[in-house]
This record gives sequence, structure tokens and C-alpha cells, in this order.
Amino acid sequence: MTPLHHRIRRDIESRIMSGEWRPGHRIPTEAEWMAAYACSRMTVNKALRSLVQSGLLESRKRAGTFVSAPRFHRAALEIPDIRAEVMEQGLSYRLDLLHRERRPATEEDKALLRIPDGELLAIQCRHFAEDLPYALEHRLINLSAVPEAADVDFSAEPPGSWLLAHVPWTEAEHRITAINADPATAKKLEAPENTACLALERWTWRGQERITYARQLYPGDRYALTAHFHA
Amino acid sequence: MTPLHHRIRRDIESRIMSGEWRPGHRIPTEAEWMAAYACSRMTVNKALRSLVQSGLLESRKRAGTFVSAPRFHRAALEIPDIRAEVMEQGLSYRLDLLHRERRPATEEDKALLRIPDGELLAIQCRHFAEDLPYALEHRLINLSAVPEAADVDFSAEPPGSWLLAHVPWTEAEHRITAINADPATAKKLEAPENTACLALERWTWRGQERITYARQLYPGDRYALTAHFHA
DNA sequence: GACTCAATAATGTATATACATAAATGGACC
DNA sequence: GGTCCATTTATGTATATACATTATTGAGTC
Repeated sequence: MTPLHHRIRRDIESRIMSGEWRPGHRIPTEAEWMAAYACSRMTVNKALRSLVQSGLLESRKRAGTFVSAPRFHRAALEIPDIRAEVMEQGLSYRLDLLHRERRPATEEDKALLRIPDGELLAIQCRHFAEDLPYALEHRLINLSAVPEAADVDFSAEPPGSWLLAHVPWTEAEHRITAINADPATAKKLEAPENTACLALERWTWRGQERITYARQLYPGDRYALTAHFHA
Repeated sequence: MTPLHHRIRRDIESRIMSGEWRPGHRIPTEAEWMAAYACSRMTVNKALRSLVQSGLLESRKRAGTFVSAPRFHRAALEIPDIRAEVMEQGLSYRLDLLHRERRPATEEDKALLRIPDGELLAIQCRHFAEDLPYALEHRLINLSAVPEAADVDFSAEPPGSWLLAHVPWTEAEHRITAINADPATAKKLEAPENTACLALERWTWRGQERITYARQLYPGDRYALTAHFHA
């Protein structure tokens, strides 16, 4: 037996999806749904609130509940944990630590990590899938926020995976763009000079504390991000 | 007055965010929360279910409610309506229709739109911001799903904006990658040959019906996608 | 010790009710 | 006609209660 509030939700959804109820349309009141399904208001309310939370409906006191304007431009983007993603494809994963340095934040570091001052860990590494470079990563880790990171051997575990497992929760901001590989980058990625690369930058924090900044370059012909949206 | 279930939700969130409760930790039962806040179980339940829906908690009958494994790799990506985005930046927008053709689906069209057969509208256009090409767009519109599109003058309104306003609801899938501009593309974008471009492909449908396929190329130095995640 | 099965404890669903809140409505008044 | 204000109506929050569901626990049995 599917719960009643799921059925109500589904029924409303399909009225919207079919185009019967266009954006802006005022749907029946909770009292009317109660009558239609011979159920209590709480049950109707549960269905409606869930649709409101997922963005399909909007409700205003006194006025009623309305179909939202469609916004299919909002999609859930899966930002990958590179190691997990490579291994999911059945490929062998290898990490190559190019550089690792503990240092007081330079002006550039401060701007990227958005911190006023402090010590950090700067890492450069390459992610390999099946002996082909998959991504080149620059990373800064704020040691005042994550002091344990100072003692981690990032030649074995990729910094992203380690942080994902050890830093309890985060907010994150991403910036995605395309850039041409300069000669040094191209060499490290074993790709032709000027190859178009997907550049994925990520800023992560917990509460007010800045945790890490990462910049990953993926050769465009070896990688694509996918995002999916559905109501 | 902030509602009680919001306060409970916030309190649980901050326990998780601070790292006090790590992923896998079993949080107090609903009965214990009831006692702690001297409120009814429905109120506690509302807070917990909202946290479950947003992915911070998971609950299993009989066993209890647990902190989820962090997944900060899930971010909300804002897929732009190009015209709206350009104009939001205070720049002038101009559309340049390069090609428009009504035709039975070719083999390639069928593969892209993922339809078995039918008639479609194929469009190629350029989006300008302040007299500089901002994006080059190829688009296919399935005329069996959206017959009205056949009569629309897409030299005035960009196909994306028109569809957003006229097709009631959709599912969408996106693919983001980086490619080098070939000579013809570079010329149309008024960018140097081989310029790294962000390629954004989008498949859209409503129920089972395929609506449209779009492929937009943005010169990497003129554009970046951003995505934000927060609990 | 290993299997069976009933008791138990947690979440999941649902009802009925009450009062709070906010905005649209409509009437009284100038 | 326009302004003010009380009324009305829809959603928002919350309580108290009941029974369903399901995985764990633990006792009893072989």
C-alpha cells in the first residue's frame, strides 16, 4: 500500500506535468483536497508541503497554493570524488603527488582561501585512470581549520577523498569554466598543448571556517560532468 | 517567533556541522527529543523528516535515525536562460538566427533527440552580449511534442526562453564538457581558433515525450557556470 | 551453538482538533 | 471615490492519540 499522501502528491504532480495546471494556476484548497480524498487536513498538508519544498508549488496565506513557474535550469550536479568515480568505471586509479608544502598563507593563498591569515598545506597532484592522467589538481587546505591534515600522507589518499571522510560537514561553492592548457599543464596531463580543459574550482567551508580550495583540470576529451533535473 | 520545528532542525544541524555527531552516529529517538523540547512527537517528526529529505539524516524503522555520510559533491547548478542572464548583468542582449529548418528527423537527429521518428525544427543561433558573441547554440525541437514551435519567430525570442515559458514542465539532463573551437566555430564566436569552450548539452522532456535538445558553446574566457551547495 | 518466533522498540502514517498568522475582501465612513 | 478597519479565509503550527510497519532483540527450543 502506497501511503495516501504519496498518492495525493503524485496526482497533483501529474496534473502539473500534463500541462493541465499551468504555472500560476491556483490549485484547490486543502479543505477541498480533504473532501476529495476523504482524509484529514494533515495528510493533504503533508503532500502539499513536500511539493512546496521540491519547488513545484508555492503557497501564500489566505491566498492559496499555486503552481510555481518552471525552473528547469536548476539541476543537481554531482561533483565527483575522483578516485571513487574512476574506480566506479572499472578503471584502475593511481595518485601522483607532485608537490606538497606547508607554508604561511601568501597573498594569493589568502585570496583563494578567503582567509585573513594563517598556515596552510599546498598540494599539487595528478589523478590517473588506467595510466592516463585524468585530472590535475591544485589544493590548499586551511590548517587552522583542519590541523590533522598536516600529518596525512597525501601520496596514498587523494586530498578530496580524505577531506570528504574526515571533515564532518561543509558548504561548497563551485565554478566551472573552460581553459586552454598552457605548455606546463599540457605536459602534466600528457595532452596536446592548448587542449581545452574543464576547470572545476571549489571552495569549501564549515560554518564560518574556510576548509579548502581546490582547482581541478580535466582534459575535455576525457571527461564530462553531468547534471540531472527532475521534479 | 521562529517555529519550534525550525529550532529543533537548526539545533540538530549545528550538532552535525560542528562535527559533534559524525556520519553514522545514531541521534536520539523521537521520544527523547519530545522530552528534551517538551513538545509533541509530530513536531519532532517534522524537523527530522525535513532533515531526512535534505539528505542530512537517514532513518530506519526500529533502528533509529542516523547522520548520513557527507556528500558535498551534490550541488545545485543554475543552468541559465541566456537572455535573462545577459540582461541581469546590465548588458544588452541580441539574438542572431543563423539557420532554421523544418525537416523530418535524420539519423543524427533521432540519436540526439532520442526519438524513433518524426518531424523537428533545427535551429542554429548566436547569443550576443554587448556586441560580443556570448554563446553559439544548436537546437532541435520535437514538433510532435511542441507543434506550436513551428510558427514561432525565433529571430526575436531565443528558443530556450520561448520553451521555458511555453512548455509546462520538464525533466532535463545536462552534460558539461570542454572542447576546442574548430575554425568555423571560432569564427562564429569571434574567438581565436582552438579557444577552449564550455560545451553545455541539454536534453529535455516532459513525461515520456522528448521536447528538445540543445548544445551551447561558450568561449571559456567569457563565461563560467557556478553551483552552490549548502545543507 | 543454531534456528524459530514472539515481544519490543523505533519510525511511518493517519485522524481530529485548536489556535496563530497573514492577506484578500468588503463594508463603513469621510 | 478613496481610506480605514474588521471580517473572513486559507495556510502555518502544534497537540494528543492511535495503529501500522519493520528490524532488532531475546527467549525458548532443538
